[in-house]
Amino acid sequence: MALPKVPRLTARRELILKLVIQEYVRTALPVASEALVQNYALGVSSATVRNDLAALEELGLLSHPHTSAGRVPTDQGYRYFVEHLMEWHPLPAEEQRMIRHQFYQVRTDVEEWIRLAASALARLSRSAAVVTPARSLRSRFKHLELLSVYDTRVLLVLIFQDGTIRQHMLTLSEALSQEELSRMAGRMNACLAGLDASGIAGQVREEWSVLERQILNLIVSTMEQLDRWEWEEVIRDGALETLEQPEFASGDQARRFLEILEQGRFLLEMLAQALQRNGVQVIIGGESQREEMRDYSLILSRYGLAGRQEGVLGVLGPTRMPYPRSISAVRFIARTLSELLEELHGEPSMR
Amino acid sequence: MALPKVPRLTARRELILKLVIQEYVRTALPVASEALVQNYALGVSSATVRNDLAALEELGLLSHPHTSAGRVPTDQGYRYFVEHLMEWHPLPAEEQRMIRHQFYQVRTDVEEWIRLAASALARLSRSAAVVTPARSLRSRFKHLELLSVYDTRVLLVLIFQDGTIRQHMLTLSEALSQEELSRMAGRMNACLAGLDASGIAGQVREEWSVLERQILNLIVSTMEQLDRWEWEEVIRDGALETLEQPEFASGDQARRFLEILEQGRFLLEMLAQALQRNGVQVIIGGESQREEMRDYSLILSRYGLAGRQEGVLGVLGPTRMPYPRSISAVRFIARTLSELLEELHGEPSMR
DNA sequence: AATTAGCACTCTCATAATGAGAGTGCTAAT
DNA sequence: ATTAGCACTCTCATTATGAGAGTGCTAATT
Repeated sequence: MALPKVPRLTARRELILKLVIQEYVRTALPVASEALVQNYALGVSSATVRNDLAALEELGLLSHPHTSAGRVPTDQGYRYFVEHLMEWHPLPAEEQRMIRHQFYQVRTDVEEWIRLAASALARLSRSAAVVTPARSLRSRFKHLELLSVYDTRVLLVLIFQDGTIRQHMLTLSEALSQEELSRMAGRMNACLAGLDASGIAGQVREEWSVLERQILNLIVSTMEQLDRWEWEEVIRDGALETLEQPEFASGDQARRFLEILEQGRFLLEMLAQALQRNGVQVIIGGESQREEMRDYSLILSRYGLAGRQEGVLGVLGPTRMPYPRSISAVRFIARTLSELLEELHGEPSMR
Repeated sequence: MALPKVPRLTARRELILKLVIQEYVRTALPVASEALVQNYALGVSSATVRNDLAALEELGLLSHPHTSAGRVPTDQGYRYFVEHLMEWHPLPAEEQRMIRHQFYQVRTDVEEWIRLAASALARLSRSAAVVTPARSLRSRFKHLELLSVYDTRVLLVLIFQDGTIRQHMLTLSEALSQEELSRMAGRMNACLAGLDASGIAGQVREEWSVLERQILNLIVSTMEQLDRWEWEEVIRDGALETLEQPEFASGDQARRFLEILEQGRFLLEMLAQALQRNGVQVIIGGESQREEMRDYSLILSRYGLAGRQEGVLGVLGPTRMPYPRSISAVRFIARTLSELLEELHGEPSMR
């Protein structure tokens, strides 16, 4: 972001940075110069490595918990790694096959897709996963149903073109038979099919009965709520496993993480933002300028059918996360979900 | 449970037990004899209180973290408190009014009821709340809808008598028009209304087309799944606030608590059990014989219309919880939800 | 100019020692 | 049955201590 641009490093320093990150991500322990020369055939002595480590620290890519500890990557260090050093490995074919098979097994249950996506994403990335349902930017009415429940109680079921379903319980001023309700529903369906919120609002005219106008208003407010993208039903998974990481040894840190994941507004804002962008986005620690995000990273991608039916998914974990793995996982699940939606609507999917 | 029955105590010892519990619940600190005589006009010296404390410990109602610490209630101590000493205060009228008003505001949105119930319960009890939707013991078919999506893709919407809605995406072998689909749905609705799973299974006969039989089978398996009461959508709230309690200072303890709340089978078993019983149940710490529950208590109640539409709700928190408050809260929310359901179906509600 | 050996220096962490304070349990008196 | 008095025990915070880890610097080497 507004950070000083780091110039390209020499090959050896890049290698050392990469190794420090690799080791640190694996062990959660500061990495010492001696440990690097012992574990990897660097061809130079630990003193030389120390000089390089000092230089990398000078550039702001590494830091020092205290004088006599090894090095730890900074946000900028991770950023450099993600931009320049990451080895690209897509998920193993076997793993891809397995996950596609799981989606195939729930192919009729669209609701289940996002749950499965969250679960797979959490397992693949070993971080907490977040998935929103895929919805259209502007919802369009598809169908309504009026079902008599008891006396004056009527269940109104609203179905929209993106598959979203909402239900409301109405209380009528006088009881109507199911036949009358069905006729009313039929009349309304004939007029409203394919309209958006403002289209339906424009329909609220004299020709409708009081009850029908009441229903129209309820539909309009439901659609307006949907179009506000309030993500009522963001699916999360993998929080518990993530809390096993050593960074969450204190209850306080665990709580702060869960706050971001489960109730903060920040995550929702980021999801909304990610909806506007192409490709996989990586936000590392404090880059988001949010104090509470300082120790966490977020990897997001939108998915779906451009303009028609879109959602966002991603993972949240400590900055010390396996970026290559997480990024591949987010990309793969986003593509898989997009393809599933494409099959549903016969349109080219995103990306 | 299988614990030795504790005989009734003298009045002063009951008072002292009650005060120890009160103080301990409030402060989370072991309670000393001196502290009791200072804060409450007991009319006796700390030495006498010490004798009583020792006696209560002898009976297994209190315990001692170490030689020179104050007393802490045991599970049995809390049990005695709940059975004999609890002062009964229903929720303040003002609080009741406010919560009823919140329910009134979402009166048309039945889905929202359980979310609101969980949120209110968590706030009232200051523990984590759990609410299952109210469902009938045996689901009955109400209505289905077949909506053409694209080419051979058809959205099947299933609505059951208890208001449960499920959707499936079908792929036909050849495209059908919406008119044909609607006629098919109409035929099926006419035959299936009010049937249970086995009733519909009995309908799978020659007179239906291949597609129709395929749909019938899907309905049957959906209903069988519902009737297995797998509580796919248990609503939880208040976990984060509960984690602020001092018992969750370490990440490990926080994780253990969340495991019980969010993913363990134990809680679901207890919910299923609570569905069979009347009134509010209180399970304190190790009483459940489950090692992982040793430090937590569970307060549960079923709610709904007996036999017709039932659910379970309750709270989970550390054994050091405000039992009177939590029990009142569970009872009140259960009654409120039951009354709402009663209004919906015109039947006497439970309890 | 880059690399390296050598070494002093700094900081952490585990362990132990210490003493104040909290609270009990017991004894003997009321 | 109650209580004053007091010895006793255990915790907890504080301090001291030393080993170990790892660096950073200097001067020598290639």
